[in-house]
Amino acid sequence: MAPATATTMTKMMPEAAAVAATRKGPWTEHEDLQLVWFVRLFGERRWDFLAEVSGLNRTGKSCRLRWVNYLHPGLKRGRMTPQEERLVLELHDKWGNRWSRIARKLPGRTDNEIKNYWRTLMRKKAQGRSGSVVSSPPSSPSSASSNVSSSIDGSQLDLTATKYATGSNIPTGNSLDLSEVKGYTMDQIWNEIAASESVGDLSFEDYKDGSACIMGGPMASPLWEDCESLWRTHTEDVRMMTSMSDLVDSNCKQSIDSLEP
DNA sequence: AAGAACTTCAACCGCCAACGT
DNA sequence: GACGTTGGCGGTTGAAGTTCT
Repeated sequence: MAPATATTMTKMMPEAAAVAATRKGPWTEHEDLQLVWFVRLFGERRWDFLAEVSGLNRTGKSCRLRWVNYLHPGLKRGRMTPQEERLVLELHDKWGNRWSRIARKLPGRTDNEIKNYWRTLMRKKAQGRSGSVVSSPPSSPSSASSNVSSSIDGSQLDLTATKYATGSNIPTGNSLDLSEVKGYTMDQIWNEIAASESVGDLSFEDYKDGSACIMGGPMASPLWEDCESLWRTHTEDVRMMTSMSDLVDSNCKQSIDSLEP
């Protein structure tokens, strides 16, 4: 169900919306935009509330995960650098599967990303392909012929990393494709949001580059301070914010429309 | 060209700790 | 102290993309 529909449902028949099945599966670019808007407004906390008022029909957990693993402006995209790979190995040696702890030592990388990397590495190891991604290249070129192998060979790594770095996502991941299919990237989405910014004093660029919202820390937004008291009157707040979600919804639509080729 | 095999990674689930009431 | 809620964490799954045959 599209978020707009969910929003409308919440307004028209709250009971039905309440019992409607929570949406699962891949996020649409529209949902992404909507989530970004609401995180922008309220900061990275109270995810259940945020999920409710945004009309996304997602769980708070799902919203948080999407934000942390994909939408957060501080995230790096693309393959890990050899330095990062080495660090992951070192830290895993030290701490074991404490992915979030390891992730804190790699700015811009998520625990999920590191976990996936490690899992891939271990699978390759189990198959006897490469003892260590960092210490030795794949034993058999044919077995690692994929351009996304774990080899530290610079040219192979650059092939994907540079594409991500330039904002031209390669179509590999599920959600990455959602924007790729449509012909625009998350960078473009962020730019569009910045361009259409009309709420609050904080520049969206400030937020995007992390100066207004440090990764892993609370959002130091003046707007948040203003809204702090609102959290305590949850029910009324939901009612008020639900109407706001309509406004955001139309803003999101405009952003998407302006991105259409 | 087509299908199989492989790889990547987003997203879900369950558990648990922290916090508030 | 008991209980409920929220959010964080680690494990796992499956869809989609890529490469191989």
